[in-house]
Amino acid sequence: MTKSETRKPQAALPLNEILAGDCIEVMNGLPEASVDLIFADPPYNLQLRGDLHRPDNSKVDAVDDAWDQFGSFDHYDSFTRDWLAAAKRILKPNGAIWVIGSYHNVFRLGAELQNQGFWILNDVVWRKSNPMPNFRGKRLTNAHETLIWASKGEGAKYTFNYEALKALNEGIQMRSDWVLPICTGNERLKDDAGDKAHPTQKPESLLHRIILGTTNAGDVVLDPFFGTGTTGAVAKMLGRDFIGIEREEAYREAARKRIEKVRKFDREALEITGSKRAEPRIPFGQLVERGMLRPGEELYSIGNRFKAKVRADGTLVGNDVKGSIHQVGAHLEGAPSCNGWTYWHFKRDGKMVPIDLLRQQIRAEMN
Amino acid sequence: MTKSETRKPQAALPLNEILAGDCIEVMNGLPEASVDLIFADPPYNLQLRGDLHRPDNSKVDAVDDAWDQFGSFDHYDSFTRDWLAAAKRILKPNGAIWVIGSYHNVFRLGAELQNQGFWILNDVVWRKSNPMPNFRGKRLTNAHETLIWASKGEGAKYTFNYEALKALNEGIQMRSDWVLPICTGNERLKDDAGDKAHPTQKPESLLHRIILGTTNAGDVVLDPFFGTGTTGAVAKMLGRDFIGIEREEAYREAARKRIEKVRKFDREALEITGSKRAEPRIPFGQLVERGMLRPGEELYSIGNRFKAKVRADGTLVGNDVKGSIHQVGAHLEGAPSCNGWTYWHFKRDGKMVPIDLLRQQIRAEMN
DNA sequence: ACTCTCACTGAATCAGCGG
DNA sequence: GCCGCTGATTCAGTGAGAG
Repeated sequence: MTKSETRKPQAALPLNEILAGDCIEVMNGLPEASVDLIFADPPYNLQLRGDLHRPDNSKVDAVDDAWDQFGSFDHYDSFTRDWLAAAKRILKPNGAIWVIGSYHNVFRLGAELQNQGFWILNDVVWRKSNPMPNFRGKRLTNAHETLIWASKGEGAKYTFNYEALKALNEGIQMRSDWVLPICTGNERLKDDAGDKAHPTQKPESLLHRIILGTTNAGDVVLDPFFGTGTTGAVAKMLGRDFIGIEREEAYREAARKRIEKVRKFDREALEITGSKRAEPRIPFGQLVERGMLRPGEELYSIGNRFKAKVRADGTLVGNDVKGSIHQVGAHLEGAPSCNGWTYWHFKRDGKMVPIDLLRQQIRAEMN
Repeated sequence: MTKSETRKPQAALPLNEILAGDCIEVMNGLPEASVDLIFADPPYNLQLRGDLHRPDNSKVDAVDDAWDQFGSFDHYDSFTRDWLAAAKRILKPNGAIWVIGSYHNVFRLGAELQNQGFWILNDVVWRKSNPMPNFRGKRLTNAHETLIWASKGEGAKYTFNYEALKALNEGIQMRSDWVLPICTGNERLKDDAGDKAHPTQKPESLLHRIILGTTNAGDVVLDPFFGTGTTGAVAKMLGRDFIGIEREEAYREAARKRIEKVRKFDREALEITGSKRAEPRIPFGQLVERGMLRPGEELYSIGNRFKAKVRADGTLVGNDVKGSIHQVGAHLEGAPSCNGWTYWHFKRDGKMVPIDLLRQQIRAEMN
């Protein structure tokens, strides 16, 4: 993400509100390139049954049958095309989108994302730990839904908090299959009659993982099919701004009440494990300037197979090759590249210590 | 399946052979409505850009074969349209098709299946127990592939051996997510040079589940992208007839040799699917995502000597030390290691409760 | 025979900054 | 936008060979 993106004033953007109306029209009224993440749980609503098929299926002419299906898929495809185009317009260049669906609609969604130039980063399987069983025993238990994570285009710099998700998974990198329960119990919103307020309320755990992993604090998360506002509730908890769009007043009202009650986590709790890439760059020459390593001193490769001599300008010379710690290491190993910081070691009290330790000392002093 | 279908003589059908040539042309030469099941593992159209190296600098052996190169989505879609149409023609009215793909191509596959009037019965997720990691930490580990199971049309009477799959799953209804290892070890075919004979050989366990669950003994299973013949090998084991179609002579030859060695009802081979069940690993972060513990909440050590605060990414911070529940516990105790699950406690109704209790709740839900 | 270590591998759309 | 340099980055499993 570039600085100009985050700092651009967005007075016209209605933050932390639930907008009423059709999502395509509402999105078209928002400024372009203004949101960081879109999460969309569009309706399935294929309406293939009843209207389009005669009662006696076997007698329907095959061509007519195919035409009917084309017709109905066409309608859904055109709806998908329109809302995805509207979503793409309001997305920042380095923003991203998540969509969720089941086998009824997710193939249409994924194909249309690709057609519009979105670049798929992962498809993610939400593996439900407590799905509804298949009562008639005619198919496999439908125990998952599919999410697609895509950037605005190939080469875009999407946000991915790798280390935070790795931490969430106890130190092992997060996989594309997520085991999470469906939304039940106290989390499931009920209406005044005690019935579920929304038929497909998504669990907060799902949104927690998405928002934590693919946005930064302060980002704007938009949900064009807001429903009862899971996206807004989790965004608020995690210190992100949200924009919800929802047609039905009953859902908007339920979502408003729900989000009202949500408390933002405190600042320390929201601090996440960061990447080493974000740390300040320390040139190797600084270790020499500061006298942590003396010109002429010898460094030893990992495994002790090679050695090289430090020069006053912060380059190394080893085996008649001169260059940076990375270049000399790569050359000696015959490798395309080499991280000199972890490759080269110096001797202290007879032990081999990686030069990266000295860099860490400098970084610690800087804080 | 009707009796007339199974008993119709099919003299023209070349059973248990591997046919050479382009799969569309070959399928068009076969009699219509003549096969019971089609399993298709078409090219994925991966669109890889450059080389990829592991952290140890070794190069990843990527799928860069000519057969996986398509110029555009249009080109890929037209290829998909043609082979699916040819496949549909030779399928019996009550036959079914399985296709497999990754996010690169599976949305095109699924959409085109629907466009041609195939009726999707389930999408199935093959969750790999040992996928290749994401070496650069830029995305989620791509740990699954997607299969689609579809009948020839809505209302068709497909074959589904519900009880057999339930038995295979230790008495519990089979779900739409299958955890199976990728094809390695002795099962992976090697060429004379000792390299893998085919870049994308599928595991027999996957085909075992498909053929056992969705065909009857004596059925004809056709695979238009036969490769090194996993479909044929498993069909033979299970007493089904197969038809393979493959363009490359080297793959056909490897498949022929392989299938030659297979014996029908080889007990040992059938037991591949019976996998050992370990207790599922539950990362601490899941307790946070699921709202069982709130970011900012305090945990207390066993004996109440220390406390630490929960962060949104499932790490703890206590005494200025950040890290996993195990790391922070070990640091505070000055111990080399610590089981954070039994060490850390939260307060409920004034009592101290170990966080392990929450993990047990999650495990109970999963069974 | 058994254990331990090391090397290798798998359908992958896998970097970012400064000049 | 291009070029070149810096330096960040991996999980589960198999199998050969050493001890």
